[in-house]
Amino acid sequence: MSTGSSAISKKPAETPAQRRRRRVRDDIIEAAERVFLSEGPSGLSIRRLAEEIDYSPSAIYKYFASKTELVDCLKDAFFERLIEKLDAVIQEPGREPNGLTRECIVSYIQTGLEKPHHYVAAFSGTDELMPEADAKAELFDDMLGTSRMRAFEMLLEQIQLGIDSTLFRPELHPVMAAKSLWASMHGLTLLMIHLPGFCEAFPEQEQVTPEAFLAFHADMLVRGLEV
Amino acid sequence: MSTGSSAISKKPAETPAQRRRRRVRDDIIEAAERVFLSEGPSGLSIRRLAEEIDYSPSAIYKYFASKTELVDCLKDAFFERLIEKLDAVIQEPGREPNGLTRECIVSYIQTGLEKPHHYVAAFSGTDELMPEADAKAELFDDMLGTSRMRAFEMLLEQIQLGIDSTLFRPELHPVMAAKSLWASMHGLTLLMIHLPGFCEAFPEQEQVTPEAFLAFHADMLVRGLEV
DNA sequence: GTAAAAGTGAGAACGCTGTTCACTTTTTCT
DNA sequence: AGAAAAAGTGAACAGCGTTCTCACTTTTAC
Repeated sequence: MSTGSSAISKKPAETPAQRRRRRVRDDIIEAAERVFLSEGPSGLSIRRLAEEIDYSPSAIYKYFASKTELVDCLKDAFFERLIEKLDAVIQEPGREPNGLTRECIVSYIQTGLEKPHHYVAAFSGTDELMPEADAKAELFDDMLGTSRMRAFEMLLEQIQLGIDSTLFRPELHPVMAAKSLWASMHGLTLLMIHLPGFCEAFPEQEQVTPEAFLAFHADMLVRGLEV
Repeated sequence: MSTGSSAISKKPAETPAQRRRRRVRDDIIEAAERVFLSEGPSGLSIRRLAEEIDYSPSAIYKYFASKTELVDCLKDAFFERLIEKLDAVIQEPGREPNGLTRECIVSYIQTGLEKPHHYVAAFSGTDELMPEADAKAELFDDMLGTSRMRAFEMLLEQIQLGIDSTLFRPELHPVMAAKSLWASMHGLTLLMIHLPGFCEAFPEQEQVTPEAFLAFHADMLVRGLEV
């Protein structure tokens, strides 16, 4: 009776047909990941992807309603990866909130830099930006319940911990602080992606390594929380 | 002999033909600006633009080598606007460096939000990101001499002023601090553009205005410089 | 077991994109 | 006026996301 063939069981039952379908779907995503990584965002076209998996372009539309839906899967995979990375940092025992926050910042940016195309795609919206009053598409609200927000919630928890331990300013609004921090990490990630040499290049002769710059940035941001 | 018709004079001499050509070129840019503003980035196509100015699509290529070159003109115009705005803030007399830095941050972000499409386009690169070792396309280096960097230099000057007046930490590396600040402004600008409701929405019932959030962000960043 | 239904894939086509090329018309220069 | 250069056009190419129709296979139902 454990995994019986009762007609009532819904979840674990997966017919071979469904299994096969899911396998093909995953293959497409995997191939998309491969093309996206090697050819970049503009290299990932339906036709190029079809050729990669030896299918016709139209066949892909049996598995994905649109290219957008496909790319969304790549975005989700990236967010999962990001959450795992941050989780690993937070799970390290014996760190105090300010140092932990610093490490979260560094880890976030590094994860973004590891897959720059994914990161850019993940935060590039729908082209139609900010419809003033009509249609009130509050994209952030829609995102609030999503698993994509888990990374933000983790950051928020760190800040709350810092406030509780009197390392961060008590009057600090935790949510605002988390958003502000997020924005600051986000900005450096994108600038380092779009402007190669951003942190290395200096008017003077000196050279700064990305690691050093990340540490500096994280330090400046955490200082803004402290006292 | 002042503005004579000597064959040697190069700069001030502009033949009617050249004048006309420049006028048409400017008309195209102006039309592009119009379409870009009303239809968005994806709405600005060569054919759409050609129809806007009653020319054939191919005619545009007599004035611009590529669409990229055309869009670069829009970017330049935005950077000019940004520099003017920042200049206006800095020229206000009787402000101290920390308050001035705060206002620069707010003004930068507001200017970006006024023309979100322009801002996004201005910082979205060439799709080919970070070629590891080959071709060493140090885009930031290339940008260093450009007028686009004027805004960055202005920010740098403010920070140097802050350090000199002992408001900011003396051991602070001015260039790194300016870059870090730039990244933080950049990030919030983009998040507010891509995620409508980013600063307004909160898990709790409270509502935060964009102005309040900008002030908070600027304050946090400047605190990171101070002491 | 067989018939109907559902699902899978291919290929052609639509409308769009940036861009180029051959060609004509207009303007400019000598 | 005649030659040279520039301006402008329309057709075409290669690519894009997407949709449609059609053949074929698998699943489902009686």
